[in-house]
Amino acid sequence: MKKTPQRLAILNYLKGNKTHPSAIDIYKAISKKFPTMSLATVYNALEALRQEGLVKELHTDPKKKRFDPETAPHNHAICMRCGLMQDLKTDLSIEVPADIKDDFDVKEVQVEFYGVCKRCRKRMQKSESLNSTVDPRS
Amino acid sequence: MKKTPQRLAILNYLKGNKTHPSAIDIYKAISKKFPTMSLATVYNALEALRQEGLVKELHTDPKKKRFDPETAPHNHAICMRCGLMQDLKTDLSIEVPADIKDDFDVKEVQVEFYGVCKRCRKRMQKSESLNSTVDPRS
DNA sequence: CTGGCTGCAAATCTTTTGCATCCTG
DNA sequence: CAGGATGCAAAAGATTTGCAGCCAG
Repeated sequence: MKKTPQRLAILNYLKGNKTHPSAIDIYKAISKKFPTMSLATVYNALEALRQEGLVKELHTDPKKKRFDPETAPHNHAICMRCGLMQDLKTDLSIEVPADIKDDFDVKEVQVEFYGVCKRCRKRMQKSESLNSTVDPRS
Repeated sequence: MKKTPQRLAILNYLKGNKTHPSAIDIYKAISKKFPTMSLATVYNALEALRQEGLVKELHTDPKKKRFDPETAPHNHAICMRCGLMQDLKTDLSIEVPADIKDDFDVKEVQVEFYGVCKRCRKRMQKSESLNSTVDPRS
């Protein structure tokens, strides 16, 4: 991967950043100093950095909403390839760490297991083309 | 809360639904049978249903991306009020439940603690207006 | 009559895509 | 020169908002 000025700027902005910004957040912040920076470049660069393992993608966003008729707390298995989200029945009793008990009034704990689902594993064995994303329904 | 046909249709669609649909997904599905249903109504209705505790909102979406320079697995405390996402240092060793070991090849486990942050607790004590959402930076 | 809910449309925000251009090796 | 990266613009998708009309209490 080429270390272009844009990619370095993004890495530099993320370094030590604790705010878990979205692509837009990053774009807004950087375009102040690099007015020529393009939003598409931010998305491209982040994808490149992710493939290099230099940044991590989170799929949790407090502003994003999906809905579930099951209102009791429960956990999920999430396929990193097709996005399938499967409810788990097993009850995991997680203890709230001491270091947040002071700062956070914890109401609920949710555990997510990221991996590859059975179906995608089969698909991957067949095609060996691991790159493309796939729809869980297809 | 009034049980309007639209709200019942949404509840009915969600009942037993394991796909964790987004608002748009719900709208698309229901508007086939209720062509007059409006998207804004779906958003409004879901918010009403949530307040009644009839549906649960999830803030995990495999398609949604936020970025983190910390590439090692780690957990988060998330404020339900302002959306603040705080990294946790404590290492929780979670065991993968037996019932998914067959179906999922688990690569990573992520735990999220949902609650109210210190700052919002103070804000709530002052104003007692618990309804509105707030920006973490304000 | 009043308030809450709906439908519609517009505005806003986010993400993806196509394409021309520009470096760099 | 060839390939990858960028910038720009448009398209597509998701969410919010304003407003008028409707219905039930």
